[in-house]
Amino acid sequence: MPELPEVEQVRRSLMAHLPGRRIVRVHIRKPQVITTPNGNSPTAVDLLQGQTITSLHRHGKNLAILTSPPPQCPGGEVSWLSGASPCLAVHLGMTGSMHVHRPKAAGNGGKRQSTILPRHTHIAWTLDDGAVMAFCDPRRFGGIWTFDNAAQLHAQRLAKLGPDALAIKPGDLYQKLTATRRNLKATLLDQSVLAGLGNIYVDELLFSCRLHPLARASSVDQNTVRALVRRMRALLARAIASGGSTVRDYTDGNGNAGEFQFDLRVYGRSGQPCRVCRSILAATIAGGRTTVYCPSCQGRTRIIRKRRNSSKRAK
DNA sequence: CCGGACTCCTGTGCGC
DNA sequence: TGCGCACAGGAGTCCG
Repeated sequence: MPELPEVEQVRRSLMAHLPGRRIVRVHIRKPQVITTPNGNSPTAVDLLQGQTITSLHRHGKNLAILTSPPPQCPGGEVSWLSGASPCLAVHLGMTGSMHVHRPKAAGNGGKRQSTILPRHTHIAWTLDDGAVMAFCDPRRFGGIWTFDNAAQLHAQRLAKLGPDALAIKPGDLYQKLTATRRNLKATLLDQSVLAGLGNIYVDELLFSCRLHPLARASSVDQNTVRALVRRMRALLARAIASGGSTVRDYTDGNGNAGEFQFDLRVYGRSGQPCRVCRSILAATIAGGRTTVYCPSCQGRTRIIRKRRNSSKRAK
């Protein structure tokens, strides 16, 4: 399922096709996947019809598709947030994909080739070079959100997320972790704490840090959080360099699978031996998700106990 | 404040 | 070969 490394890989692969391309036609097959700020009907000028795509940004698992250049400020840094034209936020959910299809050059007798789009393609954008960008999402946990401009996209969607997992500072994360009574797994999955991690990379990160997923988030000290942030960046960077994890059906904007699934230490390996200590990896439910960990390597932290009788000591 | 149950949805893999 | 079912889970909502 697409998490930060997969979405980043999608972004990078789409960057090779989209900037500078004008959208000449929009096919909306399933309007239900589209959410507009106030109201029904697809809008945001009907999903960028006629607009020229300028850039793609990522925050956490969100991909922003921006059109037309932001106004030039002489000599200054121009924030993408100052863009004044319609834009989209894309979330791939579990099974979503954004692919660019290029129709093969007409080979059989000059017959016009139409691009065959895969099942569950909900939106398709035809570009001015003939390529087709397709949003496909069988399980429909993903979606597309439309906005009038980049500032609105930021205010209504991105600002509700925590810092991106690649950008968060240890001090910020320490503040957030120590301010909650939840366990580590649930807290790190919370996109308003930290944007970008999902079930796979939280399990991998906690294993890497030898932290128990059910340990209280507030039990970490500053050194632990510094190490956690360092390992998180390294983990995500390695995953991006491998093109992400294709656990089931994730592929990037070109339809290429990732390789990082071969490097996963715990995710999906419940019942198999730990690659470090050979203990059998355990599975539990944490943060509402299947959670795999090594009871031996990750057993050293204080764990939140379910309190069965709160009047333990009162007697 | 927190966890758990439930919702959305469909492909996959299992048992029979 | 095929049917039915449990299961996977990101994010939101509701309830206790």
